Amino acid sequence: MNAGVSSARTPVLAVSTVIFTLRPDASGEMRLALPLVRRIRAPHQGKWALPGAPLKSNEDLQAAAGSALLATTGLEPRYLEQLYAFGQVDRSPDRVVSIVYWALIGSDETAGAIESENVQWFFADEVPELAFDHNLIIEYALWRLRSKIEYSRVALGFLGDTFTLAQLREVYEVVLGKRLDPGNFRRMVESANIVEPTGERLEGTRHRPPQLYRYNASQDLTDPDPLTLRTTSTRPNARDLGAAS
Amino acid sequence: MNAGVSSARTPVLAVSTVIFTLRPDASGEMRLALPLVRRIRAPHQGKWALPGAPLKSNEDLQAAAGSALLATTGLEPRYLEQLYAFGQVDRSPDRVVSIVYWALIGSDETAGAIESENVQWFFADEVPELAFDHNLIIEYALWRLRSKIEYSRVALGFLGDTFTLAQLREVYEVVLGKRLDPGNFRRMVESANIVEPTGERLEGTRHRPPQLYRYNASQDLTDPDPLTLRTTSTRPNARDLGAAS
DNA sequence: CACGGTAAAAGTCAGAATGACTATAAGTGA
DNA sequence: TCACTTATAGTCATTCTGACTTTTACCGTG
Repeated sequence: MNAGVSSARTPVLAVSTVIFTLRPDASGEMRLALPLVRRIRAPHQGKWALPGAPLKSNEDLQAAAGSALLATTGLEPRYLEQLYAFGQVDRSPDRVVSIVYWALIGSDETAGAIESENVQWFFADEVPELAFDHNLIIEYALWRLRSKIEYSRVALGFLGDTFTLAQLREVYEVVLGKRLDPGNFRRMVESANIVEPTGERLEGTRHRPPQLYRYNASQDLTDPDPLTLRTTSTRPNARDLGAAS
Repeated sequence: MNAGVSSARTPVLAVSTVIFTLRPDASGEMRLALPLVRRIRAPHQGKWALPGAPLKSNEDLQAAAGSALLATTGLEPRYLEQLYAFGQVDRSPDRVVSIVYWALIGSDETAGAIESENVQWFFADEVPELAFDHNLIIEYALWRLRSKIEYSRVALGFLGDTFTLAQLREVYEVVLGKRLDPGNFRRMVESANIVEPTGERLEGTRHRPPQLYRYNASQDLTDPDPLTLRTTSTRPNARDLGAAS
């Protein structure tokens, strides 16, 4: 059961990516959106699906997800995190195990994105019926995003290098689907120490100019991918794995 | 790049499981422990490794993890959760992507476990140098266990059907590595409503007999595997996926 | 150049949750 | 009956949270 078996009988590996951004709808409201690509071959030919590709044997999982995403959508997020490995036997006519990543990207970073008849943005609550189990995957990615935004700094993935607290708050509001008190939000953000003021202010507003903030890289409390465990301060004992010591 | 390619060039899929239990050390202290199996073939022949097996094409991932675990260790946990998919190109001489599950099991449920020269229990903080990247995997599983025990009811995975609050507290103490105040712990557990008294008391203690508790199945607030999303009440909109509606 | 509108930023306050601690109850073995 | 042990209940000060008010600083308009 090891060598020379036809690859048809052995499970095939693919990688896909769910990548969210914030974009305004017709009425100007910001909403969660993600790109989908149309399948150009069977199975599920013509249906929309997540961007992805089969895994090549010389590529790391995350690199494969990133380059498949770039090739099909033109998007290049700074941050890509593993979501889940989907491997139900019946999720595809052939046996395909999909390792799915998820990412966030700022609205302005979607400028160079490919958009065509076969690559389009959909609002997260208006996703059509997709190929395979991709609707389920998106549901799960949304759940992860919503639960993770509360205890980590993923929200910054939607923003550029500098931003105002109002912009950061809007991200939370859109993701969580509820309004937040500006004062309490400020207090929370400041005590969590996840951002720091740049000293600059945003000009050209019709009112008092807000302070600009940037990501505070000094300590990162996000739960890490296991592959980055070795560099994270959250884990006290890096022990034998890799590095010196 | 699709049909008839030798399976040697295409990534191979395997499943492994990290399964923790609590067992007393020489001095009687409870400590986290997990079973490892000795590799009987190259690569890394003779080294200890996580129990696992190659994925068969007609098996779901979780079922594969469960049956590999049962076959090599004799253990059958009630609960098995996906941990992470490890797929670095250089983690093995051949290209192997491992989908790793993790589980907990009660001390008394480890009775029927296989133990031999090639299958043994190790304390979590005394794991030797393992094959492949399995040390890293265990580190990560430990991190997950510790962070998850605080906001979910995974602790119950270490216990039997009924238990006292002192036993439940001990699980927390061992996993978190610190002592907890009995009164405050009781208050926390009771307000969280995760367990309910059976009405029975544990007899034969040398002191006041403690109330026995059981798991309160009425509401489950654990974050779900995506595959169980459809049945979970945490997600409001089950939408199209599966089921009636 | 005062004025009204707007959002930033700071401050207030009551109730909930948390950690440290004390007191009492109910068993056992001696 | 007593000494001992742990279950269980209760207290109290501190911190955290959500709802709300006040003040500040800019804009555009008349």
